[in-house]
Amino acid sequence: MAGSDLFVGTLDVLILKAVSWGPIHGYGIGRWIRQTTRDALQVQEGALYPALHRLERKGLLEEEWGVSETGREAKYYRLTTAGRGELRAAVTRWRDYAHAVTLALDTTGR
Amino acid sequence: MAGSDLFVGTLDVLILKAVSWGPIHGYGIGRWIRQTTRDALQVQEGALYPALHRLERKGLLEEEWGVSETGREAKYYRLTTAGRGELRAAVTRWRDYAHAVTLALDTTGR
DNA sequence: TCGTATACCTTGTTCACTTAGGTATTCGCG
DNA sequence: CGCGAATACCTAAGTGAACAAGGTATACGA
Repeated sequence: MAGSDLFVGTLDVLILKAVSWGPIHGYGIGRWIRQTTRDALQVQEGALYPALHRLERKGLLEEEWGVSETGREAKYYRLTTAGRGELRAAVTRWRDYAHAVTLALDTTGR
Repeated sequence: MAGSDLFVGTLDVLILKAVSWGPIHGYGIGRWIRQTTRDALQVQEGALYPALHRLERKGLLEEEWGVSETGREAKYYRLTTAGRGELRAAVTRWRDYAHAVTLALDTTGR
Protein backbone atom coordinates (compact mmCIF):
# COMPACT_ATOMS: atom_id res chain seq x y z
CA MET A 1 0.00 0.00 0.00
CA ALA A 2 1.74 3.16 1.15
CA GLY A 3 5.24 4.24 0.29
CA SER A 4 6.43 3.13 3.71
CA ASP A 5 4.58 -0.15 4.06
CA LEU A 6 1.56 0.84 6.10
CA PHE A 7 -1.71 -0.55 7.20
CA VAL A 8 -3.17 -3.38 5.22
CA GLY A 9 -6.89 -3.50 4.62
CA THR A 10 -7.86 0.05 3.79
CA LEU A 11 -7.33 -0.20 0.07
CA ASP A 12 -10.77 -1.65 -0.64
CA VAL A 13 -12.72 1.11 1.06
CA LEU A 14 -10.62 3.75 -0.68
CA ILE A 15 -11.32 2.16 -4.05
CA LEU A 16 -15.05 1.96 -3.35
CA LYS A 17 -15.00 5.61 -2.34
CA ALA A 18 -13.16 6.63 -5.51
CA VAL A 19 -15.74 4.83 -7.64
CA SER A 20 -18.70 6.26 -5.76
CA TRP A 21 -19.08 9.29 -8.05
CA GLY A 22 -19.50 7.28 -11.22
CA PRO A 23 -17.32 5.39 -13.71
CA ILE A 24 -13.59 5.73 -13.29
CA HIS A 25 -10.74 3.57 -14.58
CA GLY A 26 -8.13 1.80 -12.47
CA TYR A 27 -5.27 4.10 -13.19
CA GLY A 28 -7.47 7.06 -12.29
CA ILE A 29 -8.33 5.48 -8.97
CA GLY A 30 -4.65 5.25 -8.11
CA ARG A 31 -4.19 8.88 -9.03
CA TRP A 32 -7.24 9.94 -7.04
CA ILE A 33 -5.99 8.24 -3.87
CA ARG A 34 -2.59 9.85 -4.20
CA GLN A 35 -4.03 13.29 -4.87
CA THR A 36 -6.78 13.44 -2.24
CA THR A 37 -4.36 12.25 0.42
CA ARG A 38 -1.72 14.72 -0.78
CA ASP A 39 0.81 12.00 -1.55
CA ALA A 40 0.45 10.49 1.92
CA LEU A 41 -0.96 7.28 0.43
CA GLN A 42 0.56 5.69 -2.62
CA VAL A 43 -1.08 2.62 -4.14
CA GLN A 44 1.21 0.18 -5.92
CA GLU A 45 -0.21 -1.14 -9.18
CA GLY A 46 0.54 -4.67 -8.03
CA ALA A 47 -1.93 -4.08 -5.21
CA LEU A 48 -4.43 -1.95 -7.12
CA TYR A 49 -5.32 -4.22 -10.05
CA PRO A 50 -5.70 -7.42 -8.04
CA ALA A 51 -7.90 -5.47 -5.60
CA LEU A 52 -10.14 -4.31 -8.43
CA HIS A 53 -10.56 -7.87 -9.70
CA ARG A 54 -11.26 -9.03 -6.17
CA LEU A 55 -13.97 -6.42 -5.67
CA GLU A 56 -15.47 -7.32 -9.03
CA ARG A 57 -15.53 -11.02 -8.16
CA LYS A 58 -17.29 -10.13 -4.93
CA GLY A 59 -19.97 -8.32 -6.93
CA LEU A 60 -19.18 -4.90 -5.51
CA LEU A 61 -17.91 -3.43 -8.77
CA GLU A 62 -18.90 -3.72 -12.41
CA GLU A 63 -16.46 -3.15 -15.22
CA GLU A 64 -16.85 -1.95 -18.79
CA TRP A 65 -14.33 -0.99 -21.44
CA GLY A 66 -14.38 2.60 -22.53
CA VAL A 67 -12.18 5.40 -23.74
CA SER A 68 -10.23 7.56 -21.31
CA GLU A 69 -9.88 11.33 -21.30
CA THR A 70 -6.66 10.91 -23.25
CA GLY A 71 -8.34 8.87 -25.95
CA ARG A 72 -6.98 5.52 -24.86
CA GLU A 73 -8.66 2.20 -24.06
CA ALA A 74 -9.45 1.93 -20.37
CA LYS A 75 -11.55 -0.29 -18.14
CA TYR A 76 -14.16 1.70 -16.28
CA TYR A 77 -15.50 0.61 -12.92
CA ARG A 78 -18.82 1.45 -11.34
CA LEU A 79 -20.46 0.52 -8.02
CA THR A 80 -23.14 -2.14 -7.90
CA THR A 81 -25.95 -1.86 -5.38
CA ALA A 82 -24.07 -4.26 -3.13
CA GLY A 83 -20.98 -2.16 -3.60
CA ARG A 84 -22.78 0.94 -2.43
CA GLY A 85 -23.95 -0.84 0.69
CA GLU A 86 -20.49 -2.22 1.35
CA LEU A 87 -19.01 1.27 0.99
CA ARG A 88 -21.30 2.58 3.70
CA ALA A 89 -20.50 -0.35 5.98
CA ALA A 90 -16.75 -0.14 5.35
CA VAL A 91 -16.64 3.59 6.09
CA THR A 92 -18.42 2.96 9.39
CA ARG A 93 -16.01 0.13 10.21
CA TRP A 94 -13.06 2.39 9.46
CA ARG A 95 -14.36 5.20 11.67
CA ASP A 96 -15.01 2.84 14.56
CA TYR A 97 -11.62 1.26 14.19
CA ALA A 98 -9.72 4.53 13.85
CA HIS A 99 -11.57 5.90 16.85
CA ALA A 100 -10.67 2.86 18.95
CA VAL A 101 -6.99 3.01 18.04
CA THR A 102 -6.83 6.74 18.66
CA LEU A 103 -8.53 6.20 22.01
CA ALA A 104 -5.82 3.75 23.02
CA LEU A 105 -2.95 5.87 21.74
CA ASP A 106 -4.32 8.95 23.49
CA THR A 107 -4.63 7.41 26.95
CA THR A 108 -2.18 8.85 29.41
CA GLY A 109 -2.01 6.01 31.89
CA ARG A 110 -2.87 2.42 32.51
CA MET B 1 -6.47 -8.74 15.43
CA ALA B 2 -10.00 -7.48 15.82
CA GLY B 3 -13.09 -9.58 16.16
CA SER B 4 -14.10 -8.99 12.56
CA ASP B 5 -10.80 -9.20 10.70
CA LEU B 6 -9.74 -5.60 10.57
CA PHE B 7 -6.73 -3.55 9.76
CA VAL B 8 -3.45 -5.32 9.97
CA GLY B 9 -0.41 -3.47 11.21
CA THR B 10 -1.60 -1.57 14.26
CA LEU B 11 -0.91 -4.29 16.78
CA ASP B 12 2.73 -3.34 17.26
CA VAL B 13 2.07 0.28 18.15
CA LEU B 14 -0.69 -0.74 20.55
CA ILE B 15 1.66 -3.15 22.30
CA LEU B 16 4.40 -0.52 22.57
CA LYS B 17 1.86 1.89 24.02
CA ALA B 18 0.64 -0.66 26.56
CA VAL B 19 4.21 -1.26 27.73
CA SER B 20 5.07 2.44 27.92
CA TRP B 21 4.06 2.80 31.57
CA GLY B 22 6.38 0.12 32.83
CA PRO B 23 6.55 -3.68 33.03
CA ILE B 24 3.46 -5.57 31.99
CA HIS B 25 2.98 -9.18 30.95
CA GLY B 26 1.61 -10.41 27.63
CA TYR B 27 -1.78 -11.46 28.89
CA GLY B 28 -2.17 -8.06 30.55
CA ILE B 29 -1.41 -6.31 27.28
CA GLY B 30 -4.21 -8.17 25.56
CA ARG B 31 -6.57 -7.21 28.35
CA TRP B 32 -5.43 -3.57 28.25
CA ILE B 33 -6.12 -3.28 24.52
CA ARG B 34 -9.58 -4.77 24.90
CA GLN B 35 -10.44 -2.58 27.86
CA THR B 36 -9.16 0.79 26.65
CA THR B 37 -10.89 0.33 23.32
CA ARG B 38 -14.05 -0.79 25.09
CA ASP B 39 -14.10 -4.19 23.36
CA ALA B 40 -13.76 -2.61 19.92
CA LEU B 41 -10.36 -4.26 19.45
CA GLN B 42 -9.76 -7.84 20.41
CA VAL B 43 -6.27 -9.30 20.11
CA GLN B 44 -6.02 -13.01 19.38
CA GLU B 45 -3.32 -14.79 21.38
CA GLY B 46 -2.01 -16.30 18.16
CA ALA B 47 -1.24 -12.75 17.05
CA LEU B 48 -0.19 -11.33 20.41
CA TYR B 49 2.59 -13.69 21.47
CA PRO B 50 4.35 -13.85 18.09
CA ALA B 51 4.18 -10.04 17.99
CA LEU B 52 5.86 -9.78 21.38
CA HIS B 53 8.68 -12.09 20.28
CA ARG B 54 9.03 -10.11 17.08
CA LEU B 55 9.33 -6.82 18.96
CA GLU B 56 11.84 -8.38 21.33
CA ARG B 57 13.95 -9.67 18.44
CA LYS B 58 13.90 -6.18 16.97
CA GLY B 59 15.29 -4.84 20.22
CA LEU B 60 12.24 -2.74 21.04
CA LEU B 61 11.21 -4.75 24.09
CA GLU B 62 13.03 -6.50 26.90
CA GLU B 63 11.55 -9.43 28.78
CA GLU B 64 11.98 -10.73 32.28
CA TRP B 65 10.20 -13.41 34.26
CA GLY B 66 8.30 -12.25 37.28
CA VAL B 67 5.23 -12.92 39.33
CA SER B 68 1.83 -11.57 38.33
CA GLU B 69 -0.75 -9.87 40.54
CA THR B 70 -2.42 -13.26 40.95
CA GLY B 71 0.79 -14.88 42.17
CA ARG B 72 1.55 -16.75 38.97
CA GLU B 73 4.65 -16.88 36.78
CA ALA B 74 4.49 -14.32 34.02
CA LYS B 75 6.86 -12.79 31.50
CA TYR B 76 7.10 -9.05 31.95
CA TYR B 77 7.95 -6.73 29.09
CA ARG B 78 9.52 -3.30 29.23
CA LEU B 79 10.47 -0.75 26.56
CA THR B 80 14.08 -0.37 25.50
CA THR B 81 15.39 3.05 24.47
CA ALA B 82 14.91 2.05 20.86
CA GLY B 83 11.40 0.91 21.70
CA ARG B 84 10.56 4.28 23.18
CA GLY B 85 11.76 5.99 20.01
CA GLU B 86 9.85 3.57 17.82
CA LEU B 87 6.69 4.19 19.85
CA ARG B 88 6.91 7.91 19.17
CA ALA B 89 7.55 7.32 15.47
CA ALA B 90 4.78 4.75 15.15
CA VAL B 91 2.22 6.99 16.82
CA THR B 92 3.09 9.76 14.40
CA ARG B 93 2.83 7.36 11.46
CA TRP B 94 -0.57 6.21 12.66
CA ARG B 95 -1.87 9.77 13.05
CA ASP B 96 -0.65 10.77 9.59
CA TYR B 97 -2.12 7.66 8.06
CA ALA B 98 -5.48 7.91 9.82
CA HIS B 99 -5.68 11.56 8.85
CA ALA B 100 -5.00 10.76 5.20
CA VAL B 101 -7.62 8.02 5.05
CA THR B 102 -10.19 10.15 6.81
CA LEU B 103 -9.41 12.96 4.38
CA ALA B 104 -10.17 10.66 1.45
CA LEU B 105 -13.31 9.19 2.97
CA ASP B 106 -14.64 12.64 3.86
CA THR B 107 -14.33 14.17 0.40
CA THR B 108 -17.65 14.87 -1.21
CA GLY B 109 -16.65 14.83 -4.84
CA ARG B 110 -13.92 13.96 -7.28
C1' DT C 1 -13.94 -31.42 41.49
C1' DC C 2 -14.92 -28.99 37.82
C1' DG C 3 -15.29 -25.04 35.09
C1' DT C 4 -13.36 -20.45 34.36
C1' DA C 5 -9.84 -17.20 34.28
C1' DT C 6 -5.09 -16.58 34.05
C1' DA C 7 -0.71 -17.16 31.49
C1' DC C 8 2.17 -19.02 28.23
C1' DC C 9 3.08 -21.25 23.60
C1' DT C 10 3.17 -23.28 18.45
C1' DT C 11 1.89 -24.97 13.86
C1' DG C 12 -0.63 -24.65 9.56
C1' DT C 13 -3.14 -21.79 6.58
C1' DT C 14 -4.74 -17.77 4.34
C1' DC C 15 -4.38 -13.64 1.86
C1' DA C 16 -3.12 -8.72 1.19
C1' DC C 17 0.63 -6.41 -0.15
C1' DT C 18 5.56 -5.85 -2.17
C1' DT C 19 8.77 -6.60 -5.60
C1' DA C 20 9.65 -6.96 -10.03
C1' DG C 21 8.85 -7.76 -13.96
C1' DG C 22 5.85 -7.44 -18.67
C1' DT C 23 2.89 -5.13 -23.00
C1' DA C 24 1.17 -1.18 -25.57
C1' DT C 25 -0.23 3.58 -26.69
C1' DT C 26 0.04 8.66 -26.59
C1' DC C 27 2.35 12.95 -26.08
C1' DG C 28 5.81 16.39 -25.62
C1' DC C 29 10.51 17.70 -26.34
C1' DG C 30 14.82 18.24 -28.55
C1' DC D 1 12.14 11.81 -36.32
C1' DG D 2 13.40 9.53 -32.08
C1' DC D 3 12.90 8.85 -27.32
C1' DG D 4 11.61 9.28 -22.70
C1' DA D 5 7.71 9.99 -19.69
C1' DA D 6 3.13 9.42 -18.69
C1' DT D 7 -0.84 6.69 -19.38
C1' DA D 8 -3.19 2.18 -18.93
C1' DC D 9 -3.38 -2.49 -18.30
C1' DC D 10 -1.55 -7.00 -16.33
C1' DT D 11 0.77 -11.18 -13.64
C1' DA D 12 3.93 -14.27 -10.92
C1' DA D 13 6.82 -15.07 -6.93
C1' DG D 14 7.79 -14.03 -2.33
C1' DT D 15 6.90 -12.03 2.32
C1' DG D 16 4.82 -11.82 6.57
C1' DA D 17 1.07 -10.65 9.77
C1' DA D 18 -3.04 -12.27 11.38
C1' DC D 19 -6.43 -16.25 11.91
C1' DA D 20 -7.84 -20.81 13.34
C1' DA D 21 -7.07 -24.23 16.25
C1' DG D 22 -4.86 -26.58 18.85
C1' DG D 23 -1.67 -27.41 23.31
C1' DT D 24 0.28 -27.03 28.67
C1' DA D 25 -0.22 -25.55 33.41
C1' DT D 26 -1.76 -23.06 37.61
C1' DA D 27 -5.11 -20.59 40.66
C1' DC D 28 -9.60 -19.87 42.33
C1' DG D 29 -14.41 -20.00 43.31
C1' DA D 30 -18.70 -22.71 43.37
